[in-house]
Amino acid sequence: MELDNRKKRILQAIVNEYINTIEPVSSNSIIKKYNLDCSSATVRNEMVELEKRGLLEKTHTSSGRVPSTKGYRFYVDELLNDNDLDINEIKYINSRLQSKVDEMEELTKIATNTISEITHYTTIAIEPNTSRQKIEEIKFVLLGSRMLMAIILTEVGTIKETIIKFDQDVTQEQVDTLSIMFNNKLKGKLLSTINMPIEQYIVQQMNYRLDVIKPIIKQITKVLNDESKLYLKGTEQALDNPEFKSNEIAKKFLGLLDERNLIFDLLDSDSDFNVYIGNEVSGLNDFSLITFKNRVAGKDLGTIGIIGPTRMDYSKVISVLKYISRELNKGLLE
Amino acid sequence: MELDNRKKRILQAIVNEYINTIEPVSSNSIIKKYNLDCSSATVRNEMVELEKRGLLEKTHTSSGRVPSTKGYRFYVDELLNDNDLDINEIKYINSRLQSKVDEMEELTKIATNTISEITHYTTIAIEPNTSRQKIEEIKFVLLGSRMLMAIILTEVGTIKETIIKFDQDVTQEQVDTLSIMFNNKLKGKLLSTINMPIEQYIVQQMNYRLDVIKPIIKQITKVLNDESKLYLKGTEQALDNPEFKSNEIAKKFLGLLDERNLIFDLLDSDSDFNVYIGNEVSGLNDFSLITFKNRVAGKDLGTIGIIGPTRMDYSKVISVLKYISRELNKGLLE
DNA sequence: TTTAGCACTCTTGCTATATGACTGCTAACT
DNA sequence: AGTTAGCAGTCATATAGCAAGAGTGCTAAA
Repeated sequence: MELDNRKKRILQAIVNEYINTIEPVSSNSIIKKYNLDCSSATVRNEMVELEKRGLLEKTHTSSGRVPSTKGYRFYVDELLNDNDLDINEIKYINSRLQSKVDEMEELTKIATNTISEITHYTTIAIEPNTSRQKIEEIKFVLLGSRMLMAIILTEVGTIKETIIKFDQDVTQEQVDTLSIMFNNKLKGKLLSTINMPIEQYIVQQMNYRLDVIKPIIKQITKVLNDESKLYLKGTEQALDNPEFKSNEIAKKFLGLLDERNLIFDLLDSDSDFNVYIGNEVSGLNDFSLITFKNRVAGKDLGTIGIIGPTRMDYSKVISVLKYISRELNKGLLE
Repeated sequence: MELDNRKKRILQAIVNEYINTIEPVSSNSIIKKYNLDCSSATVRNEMVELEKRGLLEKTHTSSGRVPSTKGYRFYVDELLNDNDLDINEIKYINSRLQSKVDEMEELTKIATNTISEITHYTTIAIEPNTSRQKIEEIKFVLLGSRMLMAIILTEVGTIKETIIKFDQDVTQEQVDTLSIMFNNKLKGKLLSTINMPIEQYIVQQMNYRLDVIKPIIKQITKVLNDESKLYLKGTEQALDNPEFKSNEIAKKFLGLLDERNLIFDLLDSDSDFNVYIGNEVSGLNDFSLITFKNRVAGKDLGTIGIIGPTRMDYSKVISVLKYISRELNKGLLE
């Protein structure tokens, strides 16, 4: 979509103003504030034009204008200032990210919390999708006589473990054999490889009892297909945003957070950076989701996403995300 | 507190009525409905008496009565019907509890979900407090050259595991030695025993390098002191309850759920069954919490709690809890 | 192409008023 | 003595009407 310069400035002014005030924006209110150098009548004429193109909407005949989804989209793609951080915010972020941590997970939590604190929106972190990772090794540890712990190490260093229970006693020799079998077959393979065909292979090759193999495969596939762990921060805080004064919308929001599948699908994308605005995605409705790959010193730690109302402060949020993303990837840990 | 029969009936009527309508209860509205066999004037006279004793409150001079915390307490202790389930509810609960499950945890989740569905309140399950359990065995598994997984088995069969990272390589021999050391020292001890003194003991006894022991102890104590895992269901559903029309109260509620410490403290009690009503407990404010020990076939799986507004339907909730608790303990798994 | 001016629309806040739901009290009744 | 009818008084709630104000769209002039 092509817009002349003045239209762009007016659209930008309206989105900014609406984000700050959450009230329909009138032609008069923005001319001085955004130095538009024309009269309110001119702004009004431009507004009808912008409305015709679907970038603005009205709540009633004599009301001011509100950005439409398409309007936000244009704003995010073309008009955004993605360096909208003041010195105090930068200082705060830095101080938080420099906390001493033992594990990467800790750092992810800190980043998530920090984002939620600065933006006042709900922030979600998920681990990388394991099924795309390759298996480095599987270890089996006998616990008592009828329980086995399987520990799966991937090439990127993720560790998954699960407990397997048997109806009958299992010996250490059996476990050793199992270990050799599984590792022979699975080393270097994708985690998603672990499924039923292996069962047959092992039974064939080793003439091993099916009732021992079955629970192992079952449990391992279960763990791998489990939803990734999820860390969520700022639900309560999000309710401070004025759109949640209506209990209806608050419920919708909590429903969205509960409905994990949609969020997982959206977060689990390959691209580094994504903005989903309102009804662009069915199910997201009145909310927007911004995601970025959580990479610390080059290592993929999953994805972090921020959910807020469609009228969220995109400039601020995207600025915060880009800054934090960059800082994390610099490798503060090293 | 002693109350004559009629006062009891009137209090019961008021609590029931208020729970159902969430509106101040007038003298006139209950006489026919609860067959009180007297006039509204008489009921009014009794009401002033009940108010004097602190069991009822008024919202303004000419309003109906609302139960006070003390009123709810009396109701719960003396007037409650704890067998308030209809045949369909019982059928539904049974069908849910008879689901096939591989693990006890699964059953806890099902029970939690079922409670939330039937009562429409938020339900929380926590695992038993591990620090009171005795250690059966500790296993160490070397993962790569600088990582160790410690697996702690307790006498009741709980399994906790944690990953320990080192700055330098660790050999299998070292791990074997560690294993012997830790098991010698800790077998049969309470999990809470694992803390700093052991560090000194091991260094002394085995002349073992402190920089190897330290991270192990640190990580193990961390895992043991970690909040127990928590399973929470029905937050969104809870917001259906009319008191949450006010966004203020909804925020308070979500704040309460976020403030895990209070809930953990209340859930982590020794008694089988507890009812905490509103401001009886500081911090609980406008909400009530009902807890019961989650025992499946005699085995302690932690505690389950239901949180709702003070005017929650105690009869229903307590009936559901008692029934489910009894069914679980019967040992459906066997 | 821009802008001043004006009629028209719609929201918002305020006030006044009527209505109805309670209670508490008094006096009569059983 | 306990119970009840009746009534005055209190308070919340709903409604209507009105005035003010904020915006827009349109027209005509600059």
